Amino acid sequence: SKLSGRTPILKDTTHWFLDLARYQDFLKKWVLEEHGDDWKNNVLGQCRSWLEAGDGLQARSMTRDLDWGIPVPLPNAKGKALYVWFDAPIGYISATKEWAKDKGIDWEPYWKDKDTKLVHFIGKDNIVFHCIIFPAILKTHGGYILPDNVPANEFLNLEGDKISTSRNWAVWLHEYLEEFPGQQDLLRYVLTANAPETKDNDFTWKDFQTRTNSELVAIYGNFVNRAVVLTQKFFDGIVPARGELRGIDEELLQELEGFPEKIAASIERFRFREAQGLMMDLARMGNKYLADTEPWKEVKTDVARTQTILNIALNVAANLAILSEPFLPFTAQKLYRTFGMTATSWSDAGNGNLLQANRALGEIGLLFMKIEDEVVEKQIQKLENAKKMNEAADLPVTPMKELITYDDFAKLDMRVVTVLEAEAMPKSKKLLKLKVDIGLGHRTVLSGVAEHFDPAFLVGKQVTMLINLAPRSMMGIDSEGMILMAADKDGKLKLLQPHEVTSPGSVIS
RNA sequence: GGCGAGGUAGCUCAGUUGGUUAGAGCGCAGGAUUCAUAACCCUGAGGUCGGGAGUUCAAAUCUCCCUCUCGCUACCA
Repeated sequence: SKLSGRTPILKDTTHWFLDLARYQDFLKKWVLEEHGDDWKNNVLGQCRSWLEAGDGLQARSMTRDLDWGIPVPLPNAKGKALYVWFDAPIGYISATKEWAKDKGIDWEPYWKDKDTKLVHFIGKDNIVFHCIIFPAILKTHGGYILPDNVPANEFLNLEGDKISTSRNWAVWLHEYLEEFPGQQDLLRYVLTANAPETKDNDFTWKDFQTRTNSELVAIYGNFVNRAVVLTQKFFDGIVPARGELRGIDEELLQELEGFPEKIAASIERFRFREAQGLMMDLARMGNKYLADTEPWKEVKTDVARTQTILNIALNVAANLAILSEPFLPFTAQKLYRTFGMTATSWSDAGNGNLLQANRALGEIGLLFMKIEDEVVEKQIQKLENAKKMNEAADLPVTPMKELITYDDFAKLDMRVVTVLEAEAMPKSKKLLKLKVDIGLGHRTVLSGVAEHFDPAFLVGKQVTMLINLAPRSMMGIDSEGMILMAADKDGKLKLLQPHEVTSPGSVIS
């Protein structure tokens, strides 16, 4: 054992097994045939390795000898707890019941109605439990629907290292919300953009900054801001009427029409990165439209044309609000307020006439604030601090020695001593020959610290020493005591010194 | 050890059943512009598609071997 250093002992025990072999045929058909086309590669691969390899599924123990966890609710099951992957998914059902009870609604359709789609969003390490074991349990019980899809993601790392809450290598949501008030959408955006949908990915604060500044601020925020600010400047914040359309207007409106379906299709396939990217493409098109039509120039010569341009730009922005709601819900709400849009739904999107003329726009602040370097550095520093704490905590713990009495301790005569001279021992890599003042006179000590300290560094230093250790001869010289040292986890030695200079011979007790 | 998923431009990723000079966003360089949080818009550079061998008229894509990363693991394949 890493903790106690003891050798494991073999014990007899009794356990309850889930006879997975009985479900082999059913699972094989259900997973590989019925979902062979719509489940992800990594998920199918993992299932195949269980279903098709060797003799197929084997009975698996569903209980453990533990004094914590969910007790096995059977007679003669004292000291037995349910295996976590037996009870955890059942917890999903319990949670649904609780949730439904609070809302005063019926929980059963959520788990039993054939039209309900059960989707497990999990990490790759949990694939087998959600695709093999839990479905086998549901099937055994009967009456429950099975997962419709299990779009397992790979892993998201943090600044190059595996995320770990116990090691505090994490971005804690409650801390994020305090340190980035009102900026929930930034984190949502970056996590979606970087989601490990096909392979492991890395969350870095630098990337968080780049995506915020050059995508959310520069593309999305900028476009919406331009459309609104231009309208405020030229038309007192009133949505202008649309006149005759030109080719460039019609092309934009026509492309807009296709967006809801494209984005929805990506979402349905659980390709959230792609879906979010499409949403951003609409913002890009908005920026390009303004650059191409140049309403700030047009207004000087053709006000009617300017009105048309801004009407369209505002309508694209209003559509963007709806289309971005799945990814940027807080931002979408802000835009709904600015545009005076109420009771919006996805099916409204694609319509180039969401905002009628003469409607007054509400105030719009900056949707996203730029993230400055200092902010990012502070977050990185925080993680580096966590890493240092971890390193300190990772000291291999030397097991405690057996108890001793005070009399045993009192036999040791430890003193603070002053190093008077120090020199390397000839022909020795490790030994230094020290002359020390122990208060009772001078002593010669051989100390195995030559690889850690320069002789000159030690001269004049006060250190701690066991002075009544029987003399021992090393390399022809008697060592009359032992200098005390602390060894860190790398075996590096540190001097033990009084916190301020004291008289040589001070007794340690 | 076994099995699974990955390895494509500096970074994050697309590449549908093998088919013209391998794509996108960000970053970088140059240009243009000034309505906008010096943001937007245009142009461009940059890749022997992890390495090797094979199949084919044709391979990022198919086959075999090797290698690196992550996950699962039941003395199983």
